[in-house]
Amino acid sequence: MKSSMKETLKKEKTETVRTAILDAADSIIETEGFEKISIRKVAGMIGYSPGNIYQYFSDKDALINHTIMRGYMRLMQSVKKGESDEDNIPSLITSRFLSYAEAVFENPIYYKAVMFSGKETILEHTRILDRKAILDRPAFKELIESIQEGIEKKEIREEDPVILAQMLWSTVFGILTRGILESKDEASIKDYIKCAIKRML
Amino acid sequence: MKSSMKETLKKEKTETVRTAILDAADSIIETEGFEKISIRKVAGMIGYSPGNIYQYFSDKDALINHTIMRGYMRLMQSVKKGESDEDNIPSLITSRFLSYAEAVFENPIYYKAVMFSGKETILEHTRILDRKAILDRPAFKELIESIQEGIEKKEIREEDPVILAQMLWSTVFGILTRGILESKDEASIKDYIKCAIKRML
Amino acid sequence: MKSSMKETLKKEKTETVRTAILDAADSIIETEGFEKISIRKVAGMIGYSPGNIYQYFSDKDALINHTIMRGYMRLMQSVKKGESDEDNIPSLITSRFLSYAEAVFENPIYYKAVMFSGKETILEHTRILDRKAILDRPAFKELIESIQEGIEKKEIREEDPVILAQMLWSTVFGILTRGILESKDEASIKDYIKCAIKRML
Amino acid sequence: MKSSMKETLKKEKTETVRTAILDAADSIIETEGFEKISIRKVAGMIGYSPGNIYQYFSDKDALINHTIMRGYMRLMQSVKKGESDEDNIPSLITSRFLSYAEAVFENPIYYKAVMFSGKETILEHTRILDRKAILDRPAFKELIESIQEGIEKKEIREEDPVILAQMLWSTVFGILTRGILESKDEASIKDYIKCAIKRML
DNA sequence: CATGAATGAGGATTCATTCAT
DNA sequence: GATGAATGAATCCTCATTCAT
Repeated sequence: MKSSMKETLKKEKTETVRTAILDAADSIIETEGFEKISIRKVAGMIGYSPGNIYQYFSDKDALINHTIMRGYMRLMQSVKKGESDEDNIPSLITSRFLSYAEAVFENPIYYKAVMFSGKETILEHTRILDRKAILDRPAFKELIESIQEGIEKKEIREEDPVILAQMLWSTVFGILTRGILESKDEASIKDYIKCAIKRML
Repeated sequence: MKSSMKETLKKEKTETVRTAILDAADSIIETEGFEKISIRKVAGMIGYSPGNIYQYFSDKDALINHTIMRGYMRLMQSVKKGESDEDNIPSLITSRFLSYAEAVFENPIYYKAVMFSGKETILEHTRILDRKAILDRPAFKELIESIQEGIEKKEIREEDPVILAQMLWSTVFGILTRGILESKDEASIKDYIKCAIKRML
Repeated sequence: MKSSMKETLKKEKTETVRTAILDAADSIIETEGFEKISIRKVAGMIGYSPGNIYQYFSDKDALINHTIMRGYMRLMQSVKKGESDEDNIPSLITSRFLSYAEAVFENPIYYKAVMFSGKETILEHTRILDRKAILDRPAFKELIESIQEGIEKKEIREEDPVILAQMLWSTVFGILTRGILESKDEASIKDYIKCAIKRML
Repeated sequence: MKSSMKETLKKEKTETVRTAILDAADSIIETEGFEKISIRKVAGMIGYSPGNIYQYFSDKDALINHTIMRGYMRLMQSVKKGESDEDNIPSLITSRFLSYAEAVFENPIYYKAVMFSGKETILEHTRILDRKAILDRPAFKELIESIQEGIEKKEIREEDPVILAQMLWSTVFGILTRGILESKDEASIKDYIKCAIKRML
């Protein structure tokens, strides 16, 4: 009993420190950019010695991957919030992508980092054009189902729903990415997205 | 006469070395990735001392920009080859984008490098969502004109031609980028592009 | 108990290394001159890797400033020794400056380094012609008081004591500096100082 | 005849280039500071290649020495202008030193460079405390003669004229040097000099 | 006289990582 | 768990100088 409590406490502390480390990495990313992360800076920021970071992350790479993934998760969570109840399917799909866009504009750096990454660990979560991979992801599954429904209701022009879903994601990805890189404002990007989806459905 | 020949030879030699440097940079980009270019490595590769690189490029940045731009030019040149004479506008546009895609798949790394870059020097050539900027670029102007014509001929649904052009580019950019990142094969990417353009026009 | 001892030991070791670094810097200054200090050389001298120096000094500048200031402190400490009890004020002042001169001749290089430096960090300690700054420095305050007393006792010709103090310091500085630069011997320099002070008071 | 004319022309051109080089060095000194002179920068400034500088100066050191000496000469020449006809010797001496001070404040960087230099080539012209050396220099000889005259006329207190001259120079050197290093304004420095000379004579 | 390429050394700094303590 | 010293390699860049042309 006692020892398990101890263990629990230990784990909690460990988790706290890990979080602190990731937070520090975050703040570096936001102020200095992504490739400027360094173990030393992270350590300094939380008042730890460089060596000690290796107690929590095996590697600089591990640390970076975790940071990116956390950012990705945050992004995904803020997407969910934007549930809406539109009466027709195209509006529903559009509103979901817009809510996604909003989330992206809250964390553009992470979006870039995640979506531009070619690392296998991250690609697992970001593949769009892989038929098998996307069926495991809830957001994609929902989209595909909506499309199916839309096609049945004749609100969407005929198409393989999976492929249409992939094209929509790619298009939105394309617009968002260009928007971020070219420093466009959120409003106009959302207009492009709305328009593109409308024409595509 | 003689001296002018000499000068020419000199210039040629200089150009040869510059090319060698850029080639070395290229090969680093291809094997290790973009941000791993270093003056030392480049110099080492062509058997020069690091300092000497500065005789040919003022800066690491200059070197990188040149490398990227050279890749971009190569890409653009291979696009031109794909001229075609389709009978209707949508087919014409599609065939042009497909020829673009082919060129991209010959130099995927540069496409990524160029299109993911946030550097102002490069953005000048890559902006999609900036109304003013794109009107300076021939490829864009042609596309816009084609769209206009297509709309007049009722082959394309009504839309602001500039915006439609932007959406097309963004979409194709999105598909190509995901295709490259996710290591998809050229054929299937071209299918996505065909399909996406068809639905969008 | 044990751990505090350990800590003490560690700190001592750290201090030892810092000292070694400063000593190395010193020796470079003495053999090659002031501006020839380099992190690499210092590190090489004590058998360390260059990077490790940054564990002890944040900067090349920091290292140099510390080196200079250590020399300055050494100089100042050797001055204090020369306390004397002369019966009249001019003699007292002269004897103090002579003791100062002796100290300078023990560390001429540092005197030059310190007194020729335009760095703000160092100027803080070396300003002569700044009314406010000098009132913070004990040596100056003592001199000014002595002058005041001397004037009251008619042993010194009337003058603003602060200005007279500044002129004395500047004069002595001038003679010492020229003496060092021109490699004159201590004795003759002291003669010049004695004579100059006598005429000035 | 012809060949001698050619030679003359050649020499003139050579001299022009040398001057251009020195001018470039000057401008670097003034904008970036003394130790930032580099052959490359100088060459670039006058549109020559680095290697070509060695046609005109054997060495970087030679170039620097020449630059310094030219600055020194300029300084000395602007001193001469300040001839004045005061009625008593102390005023005459003071006015000469003040005119010297004015010249120094026109070229503080050179004054510093020249007067802080320990190089033998330069010391030849700057020694103050060497009895033999100074008797070769006109400025010093004039001063000594004036002092002699002043002492005879009882306008100056008894002293070995050479030593008094040396003390005056050292004092003025000290005040000027501190003034430059501490960024004091010309007016107040001149006040100090006036005052110091008055008390010393 | 002039060029400009080339070297080789050196400049400061930063970093991931290891390891004894 | 945590420290901080240490390494060794890497980063970009600058420079004086030489030398074939």
